[in-house]
Amino acid sequence: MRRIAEERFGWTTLKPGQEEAIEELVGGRDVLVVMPTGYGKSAVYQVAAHLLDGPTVVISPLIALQADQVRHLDRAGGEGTAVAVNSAHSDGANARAWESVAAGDAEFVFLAPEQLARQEVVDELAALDVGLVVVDEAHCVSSWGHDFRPDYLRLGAAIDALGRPPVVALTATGSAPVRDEIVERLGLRAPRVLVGGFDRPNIHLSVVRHEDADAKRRAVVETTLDAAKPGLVYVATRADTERFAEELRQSGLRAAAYHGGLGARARRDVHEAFLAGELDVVVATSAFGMGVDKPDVRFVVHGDITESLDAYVQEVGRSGRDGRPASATLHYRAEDLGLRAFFASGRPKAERVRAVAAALAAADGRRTARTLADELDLPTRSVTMILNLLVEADAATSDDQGFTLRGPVDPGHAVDVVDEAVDRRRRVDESRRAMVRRYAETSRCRRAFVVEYFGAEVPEPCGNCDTCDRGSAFEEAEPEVAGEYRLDQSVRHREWGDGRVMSVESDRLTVFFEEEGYRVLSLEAVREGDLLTAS
DNA sequence: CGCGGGGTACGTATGTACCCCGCGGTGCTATACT
Repeated sequence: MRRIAEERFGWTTLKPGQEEAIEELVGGRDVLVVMPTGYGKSAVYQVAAHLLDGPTVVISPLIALQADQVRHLDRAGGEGTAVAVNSAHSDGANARAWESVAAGDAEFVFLAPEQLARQEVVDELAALDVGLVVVDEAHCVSSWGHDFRPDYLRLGAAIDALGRPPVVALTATGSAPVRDEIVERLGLRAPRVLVGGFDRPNIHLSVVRHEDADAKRRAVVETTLDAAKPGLVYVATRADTERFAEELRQSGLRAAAYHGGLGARARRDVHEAFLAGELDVVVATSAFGMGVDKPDVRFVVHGDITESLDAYVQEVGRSGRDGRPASATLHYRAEDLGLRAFFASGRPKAERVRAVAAALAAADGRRTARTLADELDLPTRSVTMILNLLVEADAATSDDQGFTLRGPVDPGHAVDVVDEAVDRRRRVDESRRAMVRRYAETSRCRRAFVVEYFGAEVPEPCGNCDTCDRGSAFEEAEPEVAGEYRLDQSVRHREWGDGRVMSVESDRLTVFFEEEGYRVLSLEAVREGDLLTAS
């Protein structure tokens, strides 16, 4: 392992966690690696691939990123070590890529999850005797699977079709509920979970609260002008990226806007200019992120709050990768959570649910979302969402051929179970917003709050965040244990079922319940009502 | 859920208050056209 790391990649040492992960994979065990970008998650699969027979399949969400990874592997291992198969390449180029993998010339094949929905691709892979499956940015399984990029939900079945070689899931957002969903969706078998690297002491965390929207806008501009460059400004809407970028340009900064609505060419130009040091600031929506591996980002300013603390930590973590001081400032208004609520508020219309359930019941075999959408003349996106909710409610099953009902399902009943599934997911989404809201509003040490959220511990107060600067973090020393409850403990609530303790304060507990999401419980009420039992 | 734009009522100055409506994030792939 060490020889391959040094000879092929030039790494003389492996970091804590990397070595264990490689050993487990080579021993045939599934692994979930939860580490920030830049810590070296890729090294794990790159070294393990050379120790396992058969090619390595890397599932990665962004085609633009795949090209970078292929280039990197080719530099280390020689031209043709890695190939990518996707719609950006010609049929001929894709065919040659498959041939070179089959011939054993290429060790790595990069695919977007959508590729694994194609039967030809699964057939190609099944014939190859794949030695290792890598799911990069695995949190997308949880956050993008349900309707946005539904093929993420089918990765587990696709891995089954390959005969279940060892699987390594890589992610940088690892709160306990997200980890659990990754393990479940990918069907990981008793995986070794390796968490590390979330404590980023060089990033100074702060939150500025606002009541007035205009005052917040001005403050975002001022914070950005004052900060050491280069840096990132994250806002919630595309229009705001353009407005802020323009305003910053007029103040003399080299600033560019970035969002998903720009053309591929414009996006690449901004990305490359930022990496090359030709821009002081990129003002972006959440579209700008994966693949932004620039060591000297000095600040991240948020003009709007994110949908979750996971997303916030991910975006903030793009600063200070060189270990030198960096700053993260969140400009927070409680009202901004309304937009996040809107983004999470989709609910399929009852008549559509009825139509999909009826069509599925009448079908002679499996139906794909696309065929059903055509038959019923409904948007594919809406049909996909309904089908995934039926699966989530155990009323239907899906595989790479499509969807079938589990048994006779009355369309009226289908509406009810879909409604319940939506309610469940909404409670979880809502609780994720509540958690990032608590981060914004806490008077405790912010770094301790974040690190605890990821299931680790840090001696608090940290001395490098706004609450420490102000002193409020010192006022109440928060215990790691409250009575009989401790961090990360599994518990069971009378009404809300199984959950896990996410944070412990002197008078309250925050628990993540599988069915309800995050709940803050008064310790006194828990004791008096005997609400929680250890499980 | 909250914001901003456009229209209207009020009732007589050329503004102010209010209501209604539309809008808002993340990417892949196949296909048609230049």
